[in-house]
Amino acid sequence: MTTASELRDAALEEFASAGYTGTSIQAIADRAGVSKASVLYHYASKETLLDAALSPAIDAIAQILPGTAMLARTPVEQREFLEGFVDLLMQHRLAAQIFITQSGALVDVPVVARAQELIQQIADARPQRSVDDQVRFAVALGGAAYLLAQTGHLGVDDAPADDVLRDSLIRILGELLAPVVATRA
Amino acid sequence: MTTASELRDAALEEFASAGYTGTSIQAIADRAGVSKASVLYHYASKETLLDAALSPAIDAIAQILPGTAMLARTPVEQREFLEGFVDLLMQHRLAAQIFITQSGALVDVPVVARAQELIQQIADARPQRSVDDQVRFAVALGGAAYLLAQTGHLGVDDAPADDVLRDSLIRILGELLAPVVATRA
DNA sequence: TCAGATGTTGACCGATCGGTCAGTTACCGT
DNA sequence: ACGGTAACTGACCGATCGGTCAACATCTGA
Repeated sequence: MTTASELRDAALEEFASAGYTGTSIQAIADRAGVSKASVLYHYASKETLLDAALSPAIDAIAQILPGTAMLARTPVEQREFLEGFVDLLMQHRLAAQIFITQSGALVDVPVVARAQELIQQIADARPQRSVDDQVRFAVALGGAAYLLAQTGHLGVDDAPADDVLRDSLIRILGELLAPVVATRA
Repeated sequence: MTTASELRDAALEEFASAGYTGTSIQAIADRAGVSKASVLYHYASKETLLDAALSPAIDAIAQILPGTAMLARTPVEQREFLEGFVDLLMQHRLAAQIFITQSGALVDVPVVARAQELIQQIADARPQRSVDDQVRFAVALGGAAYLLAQTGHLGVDDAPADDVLRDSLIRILGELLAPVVATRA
């Protein structure tokens, strides 16, 4: 509604599609229909705007983090966690896309570094760290984020409805991560 | 050895770590220990350099493509294909990272568009296109590329040896994609 | 020995980058 | 009616971008 929020949304879309370094403040201004100077009136810098665009997703990750230990317990709890995690990814698709695809190039940006730490904490909450477990976890995380981010091309161009995709993704990630739980039992 | 190949390698590393738009020709020149003008002597433009850096990986994908139909046949053939595919990803880690993380932002670059078409062909070779199959395939592709690209952070910082990683990845991708084969039988 | 490629470079170009600033407009409580 | 503040903008800044070019070094085959 407000100009500030419109700019935040425009920045999110632009950063996700063209990349942070590939996005100019002018491009964000054009997308939101304001001047470049107006962008820098609402946000002190390009980096501040990135922070504002990603923060909601980071807060959501931080909220889900306490339930992370569930991954190590019963299948029922694992499913509950997975549902929340997939919902989070779907609600913050663009932010997730930015994290997954650009976190390496944006490590020096504080907000991205914080997101990396949170994901690291989720990873560390796993019961044991066998190579197989690491691979399962990384494939699940990267694969899910990639799938949701890239919906629209690379083999998924006839995009299924969100609820269908959600159910399928939860089920398949559940299968993929099941052994991580099973080794505990 | 040659300056041209050193520049190609330097560009590959720089594009992968900082992103194409986030990499300046000067940075590539510095990494290779030559002047910016020398870079543009060997490669007509920044885009030409990207093309040269990615082409070997694209050629490798094109070579593996005829065997793609194996994904739809017996488990043995599927495993053979998976081994080749994982080996390809590991041999062209940086190029794969660039494809997966920046293909969206670089669609207008011909060499990237060609890579997208090839991956699309692999995806289209699957026997049927149920949502589950699409999800399994996208998670496998994106997850594997993500895992290999990000080896070194995000939960896999104590990086396992390449051969161990290879075996684990082949096994787990095999499990993940098994139903895609099973529905055929 | 020397003419001609081949390689390399510093200086330079226009364009665009992120960011600053003075000035203008629009609104809002008194 | 009006003073103040929030919103917005065009013009401008230094820096860096991708790319060009003329000059210079190095090597090679005749």
